Parts: sequence; structure tokens; C-alpha cells
Amino acid sequence: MKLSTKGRYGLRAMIDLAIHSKENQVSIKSISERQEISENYLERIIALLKKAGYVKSTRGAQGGYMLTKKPDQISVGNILRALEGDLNPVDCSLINDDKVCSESSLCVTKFVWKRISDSINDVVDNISLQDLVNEQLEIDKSQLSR
Amino acid sequence: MKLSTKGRYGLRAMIDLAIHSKENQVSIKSISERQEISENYLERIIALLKKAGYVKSTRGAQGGYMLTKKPDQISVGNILRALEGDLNPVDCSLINDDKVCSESSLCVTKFVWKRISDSINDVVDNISLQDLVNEQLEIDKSQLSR
DNA sequence: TCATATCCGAGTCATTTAGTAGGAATTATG
DNA sequence: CATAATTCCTACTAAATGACTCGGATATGA
Repeated sequence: MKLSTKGRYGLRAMIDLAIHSKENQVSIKSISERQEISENYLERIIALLKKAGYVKSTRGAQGGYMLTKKPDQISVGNILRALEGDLNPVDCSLINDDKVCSESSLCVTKFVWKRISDSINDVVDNISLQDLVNEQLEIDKSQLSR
Repeated sequence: MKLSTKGRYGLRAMIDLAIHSKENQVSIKSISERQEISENYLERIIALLKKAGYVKSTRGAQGGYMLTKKPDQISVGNILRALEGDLNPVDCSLINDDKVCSESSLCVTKFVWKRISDSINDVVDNISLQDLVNEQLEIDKSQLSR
């Protein structure tokens, strides 16, 4: 019941992009340095985010990545699902289906999985990247004043 | 972000025990037959539940397992945590700690993980084994009347 | 005493995770 | 035009985890 490094690193990369890609392209290299994540691995992660449409790229010198939307239009749920797949606690085709399972004992547990799934998705869909950026800037500010 | 078979099978085993161990000891074998889970594997799973104190055993002939408490005193959260470990989406010693992380970018994501964790635990701690038993009996009844 | 149970340590096999390595393609800049 | 910076892409690998199985020791009711 754990997220993988893809989800964890990817969310940090997106926060980094939101903060740094306002005008300029941001290279893998610079994200990698700030976030201390290996360039090679980060590349793979960002490829997933690009494929999902949250990031666009420019190749060549001075190239890099930018967000495709404003940070308040991208939810943590969007990011995590792009990187981790669905956030259901079980792989069950019936989880979003009201049909009664043939095996009744499976059916009862299904209600549990559905409620867990709904609550996770509800949380992550109600936190935007912008929320995290705000939080981050707030922390940075209070760190400064020490 | 998935539960393992331990959690899934274990929850079904506990529902089975709640229904069948009212007076009698229930053997691994009988649970295994009803739930179609291998005896050997089920044994390991129930050992965890025993260690966690939700199940007691009697060895020897006519032996088997029983719940240690009434089903309304055992939550789904109790069961899942016994089998899966904590239900946090990340291994982070700081998740239940309000300290500010040294690495500020880690700190921001921590809020996300904490909120996911809280919501999962809130769901599973508010469903009791008795709730599932009731649900199960309800389904069985409506199946009969077809 | 024997059939029925739990208990328990060790071993196996497949899959997933968490990366690395290296080179091809693209492009701004001097 | 050459070059350095950059993304893109395929293949590979090591370690960890998940999902079991096996076999025998131990306990006990009939």
C-alpha cells in the first residue's frame, strides 16, 4: 500500500516546474540538481507526465520542459494517476460497477475497497499543484526569517 | 498503491470466522474451502492475525480458530494494519510529526501524504467486521430469494 | 494410538521497482 | 557551420517484494 518513487519524485518535479517554468524552459538537469534525483531516472518520470499531457518539451540547446496548464488547473490526483496508474487499493474491474459479484464474499469486501478508493481520490483531486506551490513559498519565506 | 493478497484474503478470512466461529472452532481447512484460498498460505495469514491478537487458536483434533473479540469490536483498519503494516502511502518517519523537514520540497509533499493517510485510516477505522457480516448476510438473503 | 489440527522455518519462482547506460535526434548560439 | 546542450528512446540489471509451497514438529480429542 505504498506509492512508488515515481509518484513521489514526480510530484516534487511538478512543484519544481510550477515554480521555475513560468517563463523559461526548465531542463532535466536543473530539476535534478535542485531535487537531488538522478537525471536518467527523472527523464523517465517526466516522459510519463508529458505523455499524460501535463508537461510539454522543447528539444535542443536551451530547451527543456514547461507545464501545459496553470498549476491551479492540475490536481495532485492528475499527477499521481499519470505516474502510478489508478489509485484503487485493489485491481478489480467491478470496483466502479454496482453489479453484485458472483462470489458473494468477494462482494462484501468490494464495498470496503470502493470506499477507500473514493476517499483517496477525493483527497488528491482536491489539492492542486498551485496549493502546494503556495505552501512551498510560505515555508521558504519562514525559513528565511530565521 | 495496492493492497497485497494478505490484506484481501485476510479480511475475507475474518468475515468467515465472524460468521462461523460463534460456538465452534473453525479450522484452516474449512475456511480454505469456503474462501478458495490455499491452506498453506491462509495459515500464514491467520498467524499474523493471531499475533496481532484478533484471533485465538486451539491445537489438536477438533481445534481451530476463533475471534478474540466480538466483530463489532474489530475494525477493518485493525485487520488491514495487522496484515499490511501501516496504511501510509509513503514510509516517512515524519508523517505523523509536525516538525518541518530539513529539505523543504520534501516537506510540502508530506502534507499530501498525511492527508491521504488520514483519509484511508478514517475509512477503515469506521467499518467494523460486524458491518461486513451484516452486509454479507443481507446479500446471501437476497440471493436466496431469486 | 491415531487422525486431526496448529505451528514454524526454509525455500522457490515470478514480478515489480528503481534505477543505469549509451547513443540518436534536435536546436540555439558563437 | 560546428558545437554544446538538450530531449528522446531502447535495452539492460540488481535488488526487493509478493505469493506462494514444503516438510516436519507439536499438541490433543476420541
